[in-house]
Amino acid sequence: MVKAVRGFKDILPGEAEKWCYLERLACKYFRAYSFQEIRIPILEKTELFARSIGQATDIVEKEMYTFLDRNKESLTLRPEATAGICRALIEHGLYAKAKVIKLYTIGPMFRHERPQKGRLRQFHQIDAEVFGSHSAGTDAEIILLAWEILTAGGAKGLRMEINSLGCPQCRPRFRDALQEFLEQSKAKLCEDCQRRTQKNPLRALDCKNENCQKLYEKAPLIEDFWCSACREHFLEVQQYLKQWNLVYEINPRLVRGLDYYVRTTFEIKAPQLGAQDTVAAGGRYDGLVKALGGPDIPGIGFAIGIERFLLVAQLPDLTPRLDLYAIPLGKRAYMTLLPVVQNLRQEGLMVELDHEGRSLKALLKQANKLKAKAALILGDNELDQGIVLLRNMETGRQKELPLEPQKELLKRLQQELGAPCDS
RNA sequence: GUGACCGUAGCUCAGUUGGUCAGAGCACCGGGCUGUGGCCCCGGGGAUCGUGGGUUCAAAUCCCACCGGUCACCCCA
Repeated sequence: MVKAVRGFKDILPGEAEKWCYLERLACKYFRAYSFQEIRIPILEKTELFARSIGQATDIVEKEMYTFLDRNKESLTLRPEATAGICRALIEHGLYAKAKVIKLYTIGPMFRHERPQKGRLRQFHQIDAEVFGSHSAGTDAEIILLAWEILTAGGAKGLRMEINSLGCPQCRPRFRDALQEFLEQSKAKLCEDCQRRTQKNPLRALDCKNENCQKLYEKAPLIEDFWCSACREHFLEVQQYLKQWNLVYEINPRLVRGLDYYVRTTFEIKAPQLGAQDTVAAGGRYDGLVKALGGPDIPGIGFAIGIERFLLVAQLPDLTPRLDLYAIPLGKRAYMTLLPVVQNLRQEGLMVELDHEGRSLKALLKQANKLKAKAALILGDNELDQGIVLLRNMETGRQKELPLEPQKELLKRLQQELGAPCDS
């Protein structure tokens, strides 16, 4: 039989409710922070990602779902959301609508990696971006927002790590110094770090090899290279985070896999997740919009991995409770119940109606399994008496309600069943 | 892309040195209770034992390949 593509997973009933819950939770926070939703395509021209994420990154070099369209144009399933949002911002001139634009989107991303815990080929992100602000206050606010969404989802054991990567004024000097350091200790480095020395020296810093980490204790630190503006900015961010009571650690080795990040960068980790422990990450990318052909406006954002969020989230019981199970015994009863059910559903009650003509016993069993609050039983006996039975499924007590007038019946039913669930 | 472990009903798993080994529990459907659920008892449907080769008189069981899963490397959300 045909199975789902490797690394692409179905989100089944029981699981989907959790997704819906977390997405709504995130939307609630975005609203509170005055973000607007944007929905962008999952397919973009390959060039967009090559130019934004960076040609030399792993994502672009070997992880993208890239193919030729029928007209021979190279297209790519988005591996992240920032590039597409920048594109839309520029293409529609959204930056002209206000000095500061705050956007969010939720949806699937695609990267061709070997699947493992917390890592799929189609995965989902809750993504936020702010354009037009250089202020350190914006950095702090974005970090706080990510943290609050995660903690509101009951995520436990989270750690916030922050760092500043410097800017185009100061980072090159650090890069050179680091590269020189790596060259000197080249013989002792692991294979990967030897490779990184040339290609992406910053990445060597978060190598997991113990020997390498030991060596890097003596490596130059970015903080010794920050220009005064970057130093000032980073201190200011921390000042605000403290005022918000956010507990964080400074990780001088924290770097990012995407080229466009500058200055503030952060990761929220949940160590209990194992190898893929970053639940959310983000940072500032001031030169990106310009590099993509837009005006020179700054940006900062983050992404939360929904699958990883779900692994650490503590959710309330989300199993749906049926308000009413309508049980018709015979065609005449069925016909009578149709408009009743229709009406109750229009009022927002969750109502199940049997179309299969199964036995009363079987249907009560079913109602019990679906955790119905009540069952509405109608058979020939009741029809002849002009009544219907409302059975409370918890107590087993039954009430006789007059069938006519229907308006009265509906009113009684709504009284008995209470207000519909909001969800 | 590399490595380790794994792959038997929808789910969780038994299956002894290859020889009634195609099983159990849960779930599902029905009956006991001809119109009253949750407990109990009984019965039923449902599996080309991941796929394809090979060894053998005989393979779920041994060998090879492929596919898939899990975890780790790598990378990252």
